[in-house]
This record gives sequence, C-alpha cells and structure tokens, in this order.
Amino acid sequence: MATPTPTRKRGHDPESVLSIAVGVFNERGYDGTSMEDLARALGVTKSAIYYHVPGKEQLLARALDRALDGLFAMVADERAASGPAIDRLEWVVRQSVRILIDRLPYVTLLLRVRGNSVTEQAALERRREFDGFIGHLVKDAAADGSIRPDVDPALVTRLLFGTVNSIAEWYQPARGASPEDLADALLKMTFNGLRAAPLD
Amino acid sequence: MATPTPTRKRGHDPESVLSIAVGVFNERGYDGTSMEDLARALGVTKSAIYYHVPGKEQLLARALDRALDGLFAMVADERAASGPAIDRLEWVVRQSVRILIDRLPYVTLLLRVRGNSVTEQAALERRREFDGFIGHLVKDAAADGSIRPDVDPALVTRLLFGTVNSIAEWYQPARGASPEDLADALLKMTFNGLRAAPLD
DNA sequence: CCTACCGATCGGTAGG
DNA sequence: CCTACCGATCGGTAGG
Repeated sequence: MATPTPTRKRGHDPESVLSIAVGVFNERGYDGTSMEDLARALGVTKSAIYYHVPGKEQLLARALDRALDGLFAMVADERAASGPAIDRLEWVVRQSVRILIDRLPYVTLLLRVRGNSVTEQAALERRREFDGFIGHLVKDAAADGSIRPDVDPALVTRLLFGTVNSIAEWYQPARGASPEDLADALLKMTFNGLRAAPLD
Repeated sequence: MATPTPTRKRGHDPESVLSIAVGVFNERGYDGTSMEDLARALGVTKSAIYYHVPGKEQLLARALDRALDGLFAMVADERAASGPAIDRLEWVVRQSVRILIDRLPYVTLLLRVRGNSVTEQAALERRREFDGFIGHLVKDAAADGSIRPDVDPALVTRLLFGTVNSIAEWYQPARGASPEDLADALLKMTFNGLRAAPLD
C-alpha cells in the first residue's frame, strides 16, 4: 500500500511556491516584494508560506541555483568539446540563449542580483566563475585569429554576453520568437554585423 | 558688500544628497535602501535628509529625470539631422554610449526601474517613448537596405540597445575605456561583426 | 526671524 | 495552513 499523501487543500508545494514567488520577485524586485505580497499571489496568509519554505532568502537561493545549475551544466559539456574556438563560442552563445529562455524567470532574477546578502554574494561568485569561462573561450578565439583582432577580448566578452543577457529584459515566452530564431538573429548581428553586404 | 553665504558645516545641498543617494540606490537597489542607509552615507541623521529633499521617492524621480532628459535632448538633435538612416543610427548609438557613461549612475538606476510606483511608471513610459524613436530609426535603415534584411527590425532594436544598456552593468569610470573607444568596439561588433575578415 | 540640523517618536509594516 | 502576535525597522515628522 502506498503511503497516503498528506492532504493539501490548495495544492501548494515548495515547487509551486517557488515558481509563483519568482514571478513576483521579477515583477516587483526581490527587496520590493514582501511576504504579504507573496501570500496574496499564492492565495494564502503570509504565515502559511513558512509552512512550505523556510523563508524569503531560501526562496531566492533556490531560484538562483536553478539558473546557475543550468549554465554550469553547459560549461561541463563544452569542456568536453573540441574544434575551432569561434565555433565553440557560437555553440555556447546558442546554449546560453536556450537556457535563458528555458529558465527565464530564474535567470532574470540572477541577472538582477547585486550582492545584498550572503545568498546573493554566493550567486555573484558563481556567476563570475561562469563569466571567466566565457572570457577564456573568447580569448582562445582571438588567439587563433578567428575573431577580429582590433577589439579587446575582455570587452568582446562583456558586450557579447551583455547582448545575450539583455534578452531577459523583454522576452515574453507567449508571443516571442523561438530560442533558435532568437539565437540566429543575435549571432547574425554580433558575428556577421548588421550592415548589409555591399553589392559588388 | 556681498551677502554673506549661509554657513554650511557639512556642505550638503539637494545636489550632493541626490548624487550620494543614487550611488547607494545602485549599490543596494532602490527598495533595498532605507533612509537610514542614506543617512549613514551622508554622515547625517535620517531626519536631516528631509531638510534637503521631500522624500525618498522624490530622490528617485529627480535621478530618473537626469537620465531621461539626456536621452531626449539627443532625440531632439537627431530629429533635426539628415543623411542615410544607418549613419544616423550609428550616431545615436554613439551618443547613447556617451550619455550612459556621462550620466552612468542615473542611467543605471533608470535601467533597473520596474514600475513599482507612479514615479517608476512615468519613467518607464518616457523610456518606452525613447525606445519607440530608436525603433523607427532602425526601421528606416532596414527600409533603405542599409542593414541586413534577414533580421526583424524590432528585434535588431532590442538587441542593439540591449548591448548598449548592458554597459551599465559593468562599466567603471575610473579604469574603463573612454566612451569613444567603447562605442567604437560596440559598433565594430554589432555593425561589422566579430568574425575576422576572411583572407583571400 | 534664519539655516542646518538633532533626539525622539509618530502610525504602520517588515520577516518570522 | 490560520490567528495572534514578537522585536525591529520602515519612511516620514514633531518640537526645539
């Protein structure tokens, strides 16, 4: 016989609480969101939230891990890859766009973290590690001559992933382009340039 | 005889309060900043702040106006200009980078606004107006065939200014590139592409 | 009367 | 999960 599931009248579990909470965090900002705001969004009282999760900062920590775990899983895959650096860079950009859209609310939250708490500082530290990995890849592409030599690789890294990350500012899953189309457009602009090819 | 200047022992005026406050807002987030935080940064008591400014939200409103006024002054200039759309777009990108760096703390704050108050909603509305202006310019460049036809102009607008705005995430005036060098690098990437020209 | 604040506290709300 | 609360702190204001 299966153990009977404890009765949950409204059906809230840690997972649904997290996903709704992250939505509210992204709407009002983490600091701008009170536990009362979350309670309203969940349809329960403020205190009831503490039945499901240990507290506000734990919700943030779990959300940030979702984003970072996705990015680091990709890094692990890339480390096993070979081929020209610019192709690997293109693959990483494509995967980053995919993860950003796949885990949009979590990545959005991550991109807004400023280090106001230990939880945020830990997330920033992992994010810096990810950025360092990208930086190496761009440097490799510069060293083998596959990207233009007249721009500093560190600057390219920042600008390129600034473009990727900016997608989180406006992307709406319901009526947006597919991750693939979006990555195509982004790579056309950043790798080949917006200028129409001269007709000769 | 000159009227004697009123004694200001600590030298705080609305301007210095604003500039210090915006620094703290950007560090901790607007909602994450208490008047007590501001007081500490100013070296006065919390109450003393109200002698200089009407309140926290007024500080935000004034800061956001600094950013938006700069951007709209540029729009006014551009409306008087002529020439190929792609050249005007390049000019606008260059000026946007200049303004972003010139007014870095104010633009940074603007880019983080989510509409949590009437003040923030008004700023978002002005920002959307600016974005609409850029959108038109990109559309003009697409219509006259000076930018590649295989990417949606609305998407180009978002990605291009996503790249520009992302500068606010990391730029440090002290040890950063000049606005001109930064705009050069950004335009090289987005207009001409990162790929090294093939040797033929 | 003024400028430039301070110490204390207002009514409400925060996370827990 | 709710009712009933807490220690503390929130943005803002009182008199001097």
